[in-house]
Amino acid sequence: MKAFNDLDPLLHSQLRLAVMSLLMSVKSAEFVYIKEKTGSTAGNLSVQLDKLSTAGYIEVTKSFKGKKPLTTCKISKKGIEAFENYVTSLQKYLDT
Amino acid sequence: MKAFNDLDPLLHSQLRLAVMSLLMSVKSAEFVYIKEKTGSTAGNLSVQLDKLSTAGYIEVTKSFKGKKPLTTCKISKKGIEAFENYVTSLQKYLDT
DNA sequence: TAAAGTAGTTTATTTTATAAACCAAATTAA
DNA sequence: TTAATTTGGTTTATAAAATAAACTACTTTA
Repeated sequence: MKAFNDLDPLLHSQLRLAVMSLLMSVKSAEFVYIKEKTGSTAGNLSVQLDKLSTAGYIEVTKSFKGKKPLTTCKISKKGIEAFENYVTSLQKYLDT
Repeated sequence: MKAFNDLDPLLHSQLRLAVMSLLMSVKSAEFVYIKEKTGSTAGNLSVQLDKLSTAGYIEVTKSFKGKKPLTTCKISKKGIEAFENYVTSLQKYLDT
């Protein structure tokens, strides 16, 4: 019988899931790029990136592009595993 | 390019999603059955069923089984559509 | 040099999810 | 028989999350 396994609450958030999905498909991505692709506000994105970073799901690097600040994000091994695990769990909810 | 469509917030909740998933695969289900299958507490389930009912995603019928109260739930046409739409949107997050 | 834009962060507010407490009736145990 | 426990829930309170609004620091443009 189908079991409703717990869904990683860190990934079960629209914006964080979008960010992780995006980062799954690229080597790394800049703050502004992620913001545009996900359609989020900067404030919300900043908070959610922090959470993903604190959880060790992504690595965030702060540097400069010319004179402007540049925040670059990259999914970690732990993040990839968490994402894949989340997908597997969620599939059981979706397959009816 | 992949678009991160908005996910129906009513369905993007672990318990409500489990309930809807369950109701997608049966004609109807009783409160206690849903509670057991989803592993939720009665209080939480009661609240979430109310929300799904208020949204018109499920129909809730209150009656009696012998002398005990019996709450029966059934997914509605609107609920089926919402679920299918949610699944479609979410697939785009998951396929990386 | 003043206004507007960029790239964010921080803080406050609203919304959610969840847990705890409660209720009414039925059942079981002393 | 009456006191405790269980059943099937609902209501209320609390904790956690998401989001928006306000702010910072610096840069570019008019």
